Amino acid sequence: MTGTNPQTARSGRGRVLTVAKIARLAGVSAPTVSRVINGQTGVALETRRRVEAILREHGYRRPGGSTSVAIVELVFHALESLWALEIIRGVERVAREHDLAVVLTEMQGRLTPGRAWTEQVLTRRPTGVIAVFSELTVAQQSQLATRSIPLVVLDPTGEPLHQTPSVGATNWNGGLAATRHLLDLGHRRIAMLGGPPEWPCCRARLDGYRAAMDAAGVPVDPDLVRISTLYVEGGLADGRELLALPDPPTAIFTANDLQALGVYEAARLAGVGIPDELSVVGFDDLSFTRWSGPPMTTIRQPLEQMGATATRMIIDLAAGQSLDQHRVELATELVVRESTAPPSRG
Amino acid sequence: MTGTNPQTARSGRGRVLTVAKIARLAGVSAPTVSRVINGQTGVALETRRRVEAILREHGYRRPGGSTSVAIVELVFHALESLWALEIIRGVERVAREHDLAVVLTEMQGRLTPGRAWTEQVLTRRPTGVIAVFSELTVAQQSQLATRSIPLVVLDPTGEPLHQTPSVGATNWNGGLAATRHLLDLGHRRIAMLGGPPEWPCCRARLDGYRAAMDAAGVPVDPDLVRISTLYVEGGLADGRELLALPDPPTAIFTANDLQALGVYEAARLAGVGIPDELSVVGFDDLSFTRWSGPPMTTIRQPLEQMGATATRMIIDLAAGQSLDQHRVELATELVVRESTAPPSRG
DNA sequence: CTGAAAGCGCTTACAG
DNA sequence: CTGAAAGCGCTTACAG
Repeated sequence: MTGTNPQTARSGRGRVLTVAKIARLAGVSAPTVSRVINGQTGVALETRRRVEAILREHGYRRPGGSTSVAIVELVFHALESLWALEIIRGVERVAREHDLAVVLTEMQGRLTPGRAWTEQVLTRRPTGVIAVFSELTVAQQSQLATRSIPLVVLDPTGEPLHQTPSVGATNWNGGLAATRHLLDLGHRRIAMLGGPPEWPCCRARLDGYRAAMDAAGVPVDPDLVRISTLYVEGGLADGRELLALPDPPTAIFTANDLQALGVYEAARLAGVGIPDELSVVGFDDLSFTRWSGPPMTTIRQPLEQMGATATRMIIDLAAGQSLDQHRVELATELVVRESTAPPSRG
Repeated sequence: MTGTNPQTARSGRGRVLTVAKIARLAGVSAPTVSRVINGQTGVALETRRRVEAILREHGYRRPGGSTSVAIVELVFHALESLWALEIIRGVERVAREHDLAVVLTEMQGRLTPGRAWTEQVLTRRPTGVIAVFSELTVAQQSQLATRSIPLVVLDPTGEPLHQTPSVGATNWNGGLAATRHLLDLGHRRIAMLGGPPEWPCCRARLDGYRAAMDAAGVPVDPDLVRISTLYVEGGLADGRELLALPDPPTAIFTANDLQALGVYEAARLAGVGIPDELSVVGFDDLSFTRWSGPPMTTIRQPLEQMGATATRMIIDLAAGQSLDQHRVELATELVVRESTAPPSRG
């Protein structure tokens, strides 16, 4: 009577992990371990810490749990543009190849998921969590860690977290390439429409712009560097102000394609022709850029592959493998279309 | 010592379902039920049948398993445009309000999910399934029905199925409104760029166009009605051919916004100005239409609400309620922007 | 093919 | 805060 219950938690090697064994390892009783696993109160902080460490170390999982329903959680701050859809596609593709179900959540613009989300995720016991353009609280991170649910962040918004594995694009290189392209065309009054610089991806694009300008020996006019929102409206508003300057820019590099579309509209309203009187470079290469009037020069971000990469990292981590690198940056690429040309004046 | 194990399977009402109870109901012992549940051999066919019937009837679920994970399955033929994203948002919003997890699957362009999908869905035992722009086989439908998993189709592609609840928009009205708008502006040579007419939503838009033309007493020139693909490339190719006709149209109504974007590009390449020389009306009102050059007149389809409605139908059906109506069509609306104007000639 | 008995893993009052 | 004891749900040899 071996009593091997198929619902029983197993570690990677097939060694059966039970609450009793964890208890023995931690030097406590089974009920105490049970309480820790279920997040109940009435356990001394010190004891809880010790038990959690052992749980994590041995990769304990509840019996049954995710055995039949293997899930990867995908959390977005917002589902607003094709940017999100490309990432979803990449995640879904790799997940499907590994028989993982993708559970999608939107946080309605907030950058940190709420308590309700955390509770539900802990109930669902996913194989892993991918957080896009967001940040988990330290408490949320440790709750996942306790249950050995790996977390990967795509385009992290917080302080570059060295512990949390993350995926992004070579944003700095992208900013550099976009600006150098404009410089090579002969532009000198090049404006940068940035996103909120507290977000590393936006900051890196801005820094790439500055680096290219410095390298070319072109001083950056502070009036031409503006922080805007990452939406069409932001590009429209700030684009109008830039074009209304006494000495307006001959080129504008924006932090994303939506902003660039806003600049298009600002130029249209101001009667400024693209690319004859104004060059515009976007960032992302969302599909509509190919069909905008005129087709947009932009920095391609491999969003689908970023989603796919994040998912593969989750799968590797869940299998107990260590990652080659905790921070993966996929290459950006300059895509030259018809919104950039040599300056007509200056 | 109630021994209420959180891993215990529960029916909807909270009544605890155990192997022992199923055994009592089936008039067999618990080990026999256990063997049936785990698909082991050594159970008489007759007994197995009886036990399976009881299990299904009472909705027995393995402990732990998917019990606590309430899921709604969302299947797309493809995740390609903002069209999909809007629907996802609507589904996700209502699902979140009801503590349901949204599991997203893409079928890479196929209109019927494969065997692997079916197996996984049956394993996940979702609260319901929403199929977008697709069709389930009769076998798949009955597999869901057997497990009382409700199915709702959004924009069905097959024969209008009277048994399967579905959600759509008032496509015929939309086609009528778009065409009437162009007629009211004075256009007579109005082209229609349709999608594949075997898809009811496309067929209805085309029929709405014809109805408006007939009502206005304007004969439809067969050369001006073309069936195209629902992508930018389709609108570009067919738009170019329309504009190359000896007697080209003064207005084009397209089956969706992507096609209309293709027509924009065709006009740009042909040096035809919008709206001065050509009026264009799209369909969907995806967000980029507001920012296309010029901003697009289009028929708004409430995609977010369609997703939300489908999800509410699933929730009602899963709760055992009957639906008010099995086919819901949400209203479309003409949004007039700057791509339409009176014809310059004719 | 079937069930009574044994036993495993987990959790829950309860005592200290 | 902690653990010994009780007990639930499930499964597995074993007997018939």
